[in-house]
Amino acid sequence: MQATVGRRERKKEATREALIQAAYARFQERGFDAIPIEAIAEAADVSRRTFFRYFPTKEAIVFPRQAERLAFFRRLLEDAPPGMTGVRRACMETAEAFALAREEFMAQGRIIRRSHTLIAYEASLDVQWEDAVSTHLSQTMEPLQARLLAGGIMGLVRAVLRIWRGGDCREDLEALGETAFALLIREETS
Amino acid sequence: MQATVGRRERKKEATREALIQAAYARFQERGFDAIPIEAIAEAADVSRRTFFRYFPTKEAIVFPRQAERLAFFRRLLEDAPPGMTGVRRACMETAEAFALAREEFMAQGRIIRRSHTLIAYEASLDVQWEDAVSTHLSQTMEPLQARLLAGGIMGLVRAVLRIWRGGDCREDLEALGETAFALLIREETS
DNA sequence: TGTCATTTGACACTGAGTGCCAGTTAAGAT
DNA sequence: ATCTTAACTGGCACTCAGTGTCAAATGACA
Repeated sequence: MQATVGRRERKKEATREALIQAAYARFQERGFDAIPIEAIAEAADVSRRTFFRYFPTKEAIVFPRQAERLAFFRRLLEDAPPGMTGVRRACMETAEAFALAREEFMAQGRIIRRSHTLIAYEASLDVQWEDAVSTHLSQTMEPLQARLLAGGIMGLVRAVLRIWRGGDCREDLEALGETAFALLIREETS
Repeated sequence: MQATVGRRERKKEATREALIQAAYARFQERGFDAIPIEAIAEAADVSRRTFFRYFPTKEAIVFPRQAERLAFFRRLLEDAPPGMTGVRRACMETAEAFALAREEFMAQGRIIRRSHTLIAYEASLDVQWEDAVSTHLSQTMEPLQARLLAGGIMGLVRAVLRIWRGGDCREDLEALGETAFALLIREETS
């Protein structure tokens, strides 16, 4: 059933994973800014140059699942009903997935918190999520309204995640999400 | 009436202004990433080392009025009525001020748009504005609600400004602002 | 086994940001 | 006006992120 995966691809995956593990262990302990890429590459037994063949920047390795998560969210949106209702559902299902990866999420949070660079980088990633939401909403409302609403929603989502991480991810993420969505009105029915 | 301003302070101000002018002129023409600090410093007739005594990073010089604007917004919030009403008013008054500085705002936008680094940096600046809003709202509602609502509001504000800049700041910023705030509900009256 | 495409390491280079110190310049007192 | 002191500046050396280039190594496949 599984497509043949050659040694080459397996090694690449292994290297990638080794880099991530090495990076996370060191970032957790001494902070993102204190660890040079050289140290990570060495620990994963590759050259510094090779690091940059796996990750475009030092920041990127802190968000290794970013692409998959965004794709997952996009798929949820496609399968969801149009309008705010669908966005809400997709967000809540994503929240479920995040809650399952609680440990991973916390580790990431601890690293991000201590680095201005990472805080900025993370914020810039949100733009893509906001675009996805905006696109979905555009099906059932004016593009302007859709963009505004998407901005508001993502602002709420950011706040929810910050609060969740701030409390070491102990609170109920889905309850937080519900509270947040309760602050929004008006489901436009086109 | 004016406090005595010595030659030293005047020179500092002049150097700062020269750096900003030199930077903006070059960033506009060739983009943020293409201009090394060396070129800016040279144009302002100071050493590269001195540039960093005026701005902590290359990004910072693109937002030279950031501190003043935030302080201005904070003052507006203090003088405004509590709750959402006050936030709304402070935002709308800030929008007025931004509309007056239209040219400056557009120039900044053109520069930011083309640089991932700057997009990320700008996003990270918003956190302080969100904190200010959150603090204001905390006077009249639960801290959790306040943080969430502040997140939503700043999400809307970001979207408004992006849309405004996207249309080369030709649209009516205040009307956009009104539309945005119309998407929020529930003024909590403690 | 041999050929070919992919991956890697090594090296060199640009540019951001920082620490340090010595030289310059303005402020303020006598 | 001159001296002393504190602030500001330039120059240098250094670390580290990120990129281009090329030759060597390695897996895919016939």
